[in-house]
Amino acid sequence: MKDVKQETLTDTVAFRLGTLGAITAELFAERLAAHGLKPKHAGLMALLASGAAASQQDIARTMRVTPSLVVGLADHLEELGAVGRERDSGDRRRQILTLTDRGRELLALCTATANAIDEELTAALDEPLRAALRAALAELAVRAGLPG
Amino acid sequence: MKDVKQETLTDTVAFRLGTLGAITAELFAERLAAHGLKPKHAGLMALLASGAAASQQDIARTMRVTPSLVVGLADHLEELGAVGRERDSGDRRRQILTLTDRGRELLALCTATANAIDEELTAALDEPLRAALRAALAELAVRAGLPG
DNA sequence: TATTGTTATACTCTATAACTATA
DNA sequence: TATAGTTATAGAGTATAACAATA
Repeated sequence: MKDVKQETLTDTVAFRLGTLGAITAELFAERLAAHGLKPKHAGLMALLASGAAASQQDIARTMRVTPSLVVGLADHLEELGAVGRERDSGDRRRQILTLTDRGRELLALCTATANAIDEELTAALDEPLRAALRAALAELAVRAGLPG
Repeated sequence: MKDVKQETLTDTVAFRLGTLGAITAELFAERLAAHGLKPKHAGLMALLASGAAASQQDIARTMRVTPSLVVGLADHLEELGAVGRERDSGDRRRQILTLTDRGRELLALCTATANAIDEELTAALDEPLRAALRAALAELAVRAGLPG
């Protein structure tokens, strides 16, 4: 049972990840909009919470976006009072972003939103299959070098 | 073991589908570019092959894009000789798109590309987990009303 | 009037390149 | 010179709105 080639494009993992990912991301974005946030804002806050990145360059690399994009994300989160920006005393070119209490609140909201989507999305799966899906996605994320 | 709330955003199915979907779609796009195609062209051809849609309005609805976007996709595929456009004799407002032999060749190329990505992507998964991932994504696709 | 396909336009997201301040 | 952050600009992808042909 190895090398199971899918005969149709739509049956491949690659195609389904792409389409389901787009639909899910859009749904996530719609629900976050009520809180003035977009998925990338949530991802950035999650990154800060995990301690995996702190300076804007670190964040850009980990999120796989350009540093210039991080500027706008951080600006917005700062306006919301979700993050603080502090110059690194050791290297004054760097800015260290830190999550505020408000940021932790907003991140918890984002996580709750994602959990709600999970439940709706996987309602049709029985528990073993749901657990397998989580495990498989977690392994793919690790292999892709994604944080979390 | 019900209602397993993920404590971190990055551990949710929703967030992982979004990020992995984006990465996979980008990889798919890069490899299709060699053949002058983008993922949406591949999706459109797959739709025609499945017989799930034929007119541009049908295609737009099934692909969840606006009809005006289908115009450009069909234009490009027609230029490549991958699809033919014929006015519906019963309703001359409609245009029925049909896959040509060249279109079937190109679709096979796209499918092979997606299969190759599947193998690379799921190389770290053992066979039962890989099968579970396929089954879970298939079920999610059905629930989301996706074709295939 | 309503619908199909089309065109023109605008919007969103993101990257690239040039700039500044620090190193 | 090289790097961190910023700003200005450009490109890709897509939607919305207005239009022509047909129903």
